[in-house]
Amino acid sequence: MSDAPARDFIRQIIDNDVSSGKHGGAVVTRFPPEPNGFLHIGHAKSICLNFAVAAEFGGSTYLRFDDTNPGKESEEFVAAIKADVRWLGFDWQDHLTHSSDYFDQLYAAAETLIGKGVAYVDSLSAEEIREYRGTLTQAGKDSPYRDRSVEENFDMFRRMRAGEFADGEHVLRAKIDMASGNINLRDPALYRIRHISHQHTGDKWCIYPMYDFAHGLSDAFEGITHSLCTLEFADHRPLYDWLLEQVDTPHRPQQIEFSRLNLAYALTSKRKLNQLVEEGVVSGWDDPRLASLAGMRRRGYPPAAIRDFCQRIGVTKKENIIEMAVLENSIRENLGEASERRMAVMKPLKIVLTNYAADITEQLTAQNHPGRPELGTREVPFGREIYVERDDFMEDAPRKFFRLKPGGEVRLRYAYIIRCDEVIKDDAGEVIELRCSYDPDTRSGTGTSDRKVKGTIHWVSAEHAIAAEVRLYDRLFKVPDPGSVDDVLTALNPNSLEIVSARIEPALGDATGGVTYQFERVGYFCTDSEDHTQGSPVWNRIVTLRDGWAKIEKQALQGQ
RNA sequence: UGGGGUGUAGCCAAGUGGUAAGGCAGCGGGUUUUGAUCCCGUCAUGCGCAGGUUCGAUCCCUGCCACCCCAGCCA
Repeated sequence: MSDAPARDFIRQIIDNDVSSGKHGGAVVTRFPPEPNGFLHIGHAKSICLNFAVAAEFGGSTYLRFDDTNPGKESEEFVAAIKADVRWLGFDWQDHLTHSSDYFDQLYAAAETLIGKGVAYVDSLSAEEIREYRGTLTQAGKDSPYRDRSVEENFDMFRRMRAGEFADGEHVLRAKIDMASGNINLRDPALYRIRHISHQHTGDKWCIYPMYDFAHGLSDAFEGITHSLCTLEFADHRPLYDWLLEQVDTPHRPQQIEFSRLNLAYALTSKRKLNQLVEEGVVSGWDDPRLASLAGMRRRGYPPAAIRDFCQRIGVTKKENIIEMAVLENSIRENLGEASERRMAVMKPLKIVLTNYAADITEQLTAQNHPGRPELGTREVPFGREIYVERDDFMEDAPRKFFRLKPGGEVRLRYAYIIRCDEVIKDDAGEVIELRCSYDPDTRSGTGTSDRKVKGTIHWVSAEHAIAAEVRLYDRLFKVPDPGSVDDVLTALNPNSLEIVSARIEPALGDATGGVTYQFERVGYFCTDSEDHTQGSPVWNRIVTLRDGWAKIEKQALQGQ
């Protein structure tokens, strides 16, 4: 048989529904964001789940904006969310809707409920309603308005709609059970008065439906078969089902809850994310350090890697905190395959090759991708003066340090073996230059010597390299769960951004947005979508390469 | 003292009566002109705890414990 991956519990439910012919075998899902903020990695899990599941079963997915609370919501967010979903790689085709598309039907459903005597207009104040609701352990009590006649409820509700009352004066409530252990069933509010114009329906309405009322019915109107949401809505399911039953919708979607994604060292709380943006802690919603989709896009995370990540983490009902390493693994795997290699030096240290002619520039051949020869080669200029990484030189190096040290030899990637003859320092004792000699017989590919050295380092030609600003990002927070810290500002990692003046090889001079590169031995990079120009290049580090040396250093430290 | 949900390795996650998949991380080794990649090996006598049923229990039963969510006219 097949060795298909194990199916998560949602797919198992759908398997059964399809084979039993429920919903006529159809599968229709929806992703229902409220347009009041930007999407983040947590939403990506839901988007991937909803779109992938429907696609697997030949169904379709709605992108439905849950815009039932004007004032908190805006078109700006609608546009941003659409761009994010599209970027993630999903296509809702013509299934773009808004809860507000159904305001007429929703209103009619409310009247149906009133007519059946299972909804009433309450005239208690918000505070009174809260008091009447009871507590987690104490039953609530009935509102004195609970037994208004059907006629009076119709009259009141119509006058609410007509704008005869001020905000908060009345509210439409379902008549269920004020003593229920499930607080959502203690006569939940269905409609409230809001004299605010709506981004879509303008001033047509001054009453707006609540989430619980609008959501399930919208699902029913759209023919959603499986309404997938996060765990905190499990308590709402009895209400969801009650509403469909009472309105007697011809179509009955099924709500299924799964656990939301928590990513270690990342923030997925809309409120706190907003705080960082508004207080200027980050540059905006698209700050590359944020786990927002806009931030990850600007950072250079490939959407395919995010999709892969969402698939790897699975779907269950268990609370979880996924380690950043899982995401980084998906990113490196994608980028390692896709990205051409280049050389760039983050923190340049000058080297003069004392036995190399000053007026010569050699063109050396470098592979664009050692693992994919079909990607060809490029020429890299080489001369007497080059830059190497400061970290690739150590004056007092441990034995296992296979890079440059006084008197030591190292291979320059795609070039020659050099030996460090002299270390030049400034008055402060800082190393500012190395004098080295190269071995002409060791040129890559054509070398007549088959001499081997332990280490290979990257470099750029001092004369030809391009100066570039490179932004080295690290995790934004120093604690695994910034979402649970009262003041997120205290959890910030002070080193989440380091800006360096790098030197990059000339082949990178005409790099354009959207193309990722591996800077050999350093990491994966792309140009910044906002600030990069050819005249003054700005690059973002997407993710580092895995660092085996860091591990060795760590072990050495522990061994001491 | 209410209602709902969840407990399988450091982090995820299959398995749900026949003797613990897989991924990430870690550890050990090999290849390597990227200390990357790649390759090989290793990593739960154990499935929240305690009883019970059974030839046999992560799975069934009973009791307990821990953690998460719910008292918006937010979603």
